[in-house]
Amino acid sequence: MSARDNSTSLKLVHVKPACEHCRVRSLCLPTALSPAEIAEMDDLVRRHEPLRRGDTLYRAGDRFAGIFAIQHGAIKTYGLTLEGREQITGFHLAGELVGLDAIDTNTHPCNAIALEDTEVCLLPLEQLEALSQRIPGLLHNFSRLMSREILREEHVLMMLGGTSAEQRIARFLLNLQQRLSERGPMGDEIHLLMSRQDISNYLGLAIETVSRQFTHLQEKGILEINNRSVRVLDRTSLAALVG
Amino acid sequence: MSARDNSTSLKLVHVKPACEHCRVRSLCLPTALSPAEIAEMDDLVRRHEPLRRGDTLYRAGDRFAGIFAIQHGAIKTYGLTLEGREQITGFHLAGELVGLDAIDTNTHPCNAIALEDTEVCLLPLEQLEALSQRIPGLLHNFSRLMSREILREEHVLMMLGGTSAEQRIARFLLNLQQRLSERGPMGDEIHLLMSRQDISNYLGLAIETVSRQFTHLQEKGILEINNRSVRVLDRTSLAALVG
DNA sequence: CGACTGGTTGATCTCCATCAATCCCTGTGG
DNA sequence: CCACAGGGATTGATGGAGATCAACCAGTCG
Repeated sequence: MSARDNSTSLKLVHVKPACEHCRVRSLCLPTALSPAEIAEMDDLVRRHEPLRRGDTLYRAGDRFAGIFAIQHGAIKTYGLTLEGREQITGFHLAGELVGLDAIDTNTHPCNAIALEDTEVCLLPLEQLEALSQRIPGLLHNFSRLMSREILREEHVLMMLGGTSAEQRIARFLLNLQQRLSERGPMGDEIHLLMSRQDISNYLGLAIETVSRQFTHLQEKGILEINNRSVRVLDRTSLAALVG
Repeated sequence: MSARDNSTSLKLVHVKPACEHCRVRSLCLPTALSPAEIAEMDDLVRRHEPLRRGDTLYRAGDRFAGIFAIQHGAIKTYGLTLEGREQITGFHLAGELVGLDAIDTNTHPCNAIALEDTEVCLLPLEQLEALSQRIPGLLHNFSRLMSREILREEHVLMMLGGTSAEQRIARFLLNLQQRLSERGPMGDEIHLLMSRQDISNYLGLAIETVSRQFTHLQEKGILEINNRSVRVLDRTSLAALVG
C-alpha cells in the first residue's frame, strides 16, 4: 500500500538515457556491444520515472509493457499464493532484469516494488526483439540474462530444500554480499534493504526465527548487527555454515 | 549411476527429425511458424539417441552443447547443493526445454536424467540464435519458453514457502495433472514417473512424510493410490487443500 | 508525548524429520 | 516355478527445530 502508485499508468521521463555511461552496463544487456550498437539500444530504452522506496513498478495482472532493467537501486518481486499469502520470489539488484516472467503470458504474474530509491529502464519487448534480430550479440546477451535468472531461481530452490534456518541465513547473506561486490567495492558491511519480514518470507522461515538466528550468529562472533546493517566479521566461519 | 552413460559423448542419430509432425509442436519452439520456417528448424534440430529410463542426458559440469527439447518422455534435473546433497530442480515433460540454465555460463550447472524412455532433440544454441535472427516468430517463441521456465520455478518457490506437507502434495499432484492434460487426454489417473524419494526431495519433505500424506489423502477418499499410480477421486477437495 | 511500526526475546506447542521395523514389488538365479 | 535378495514404500515411535503466541523494546512520526 504505497502512497504513490505507478503501476497502472507507466510514467516515463523523456531524458535521453545512455547505456554507454551506465554503471552497470557490463552486467546488463549491452555487454560487449560496439558503440554503434549501444547507440541503437539507447534509442529503444526508455527511462522510467525514478521510484522512491516502496513505490510499485508493476502489479500482478498488469499488462506486460516490456522488460525493466535496474539501473541502480533494488526491486522486490512477490506473488500471491493460491491461499492468498504473499510470497517473495526475488530481490533484484542493479544490472538485473525484472519482468522476464511476463513474456509468456503477456501479463505480469508478480508484483514489483522498490526496496530503495531506484531507477529503471523500460525495454519494450517488441523493439528489443526487433533489435536483437539485427544485433547477434544483443540476442545472445538476452538469452544469457534469462538463463541467469533461471539459474538464480534454481539456487533459491536448492537453498530452500532441506536446510536448517542457520544455513539459509548464512547463504542468504553470502549470496547478497557476493552480488553486491560485483556492483561495487567488496566490503564486509551489508546494508539490508529489506525487512525481517521480507527475509523470513523469502527464506521460508518465521520472522522470529530470522531474528534469533541473527542474534545467535552475533553471539558466535560471526556477525555484527545494527538494525538493517550487517557486518560480516568472520567470513570463513559464515561460509563454513552453509555446508 | 546408470548403466549406460550418454553424458560425456553426445550420441546423435541421423534420422531426419520432423518438427512438422511432432506431437508437442504446439508447446515447443516451432509454434505458429509457417511450414517453410518449420522446415528451416528441421535443418538445425538434431535428434538425440533415445534415452532409456535412468539414462543421463548431461551432467553438471558438462560443456553446454545446446538446448534439449523433449519430444516425448520426461526428464528430471537436479543439482548438488553446497553441502553435497542432491536437490531436484524440476521434472520436465514433453514439449519443454531443458538446459536453459547453462546458456549463461556455457556449462551445465545441473544433471539431467530420463524418468522414463525419452526422446529429445538437440538445438545447438548458436544455430538456434542465428535462425532466430531471421525468423521473428522463432525468437519470440524462444523468449516465451524461457519466460515459461522462469515462471515454472517461481511457482515452485511459492509452493515451498510456508506451506504444510499436505498442501505441497496437493499442489504437486494438481500441477502434474494440469501439465499432463495439456499433453494428452485429461484423465483422473496420474502415473508418477518418479520415486517417493524424488518427490520428497523436490518438495522439501522427508520420504516418510510423503508416504504418510498419500495414505492420509487416500483415507479421506480424495486419492486412490497403487504404487506409482495415483487416481484423483475428488478433485474439488484436492484443490480445496491448497488454499 | 503517545501511537505505531519493526524488531527482539521468552514460553509453549506442533508438525515433521529421524530412527527403526516391516512389508511389498521386481527381478534373478537355481 | 519358487526362493531369495534388495530396493522402494509403508507404518510406528520419538525427539527436536522451528512455528506460534505473547510480552516487551526501540526508533519514528504525527
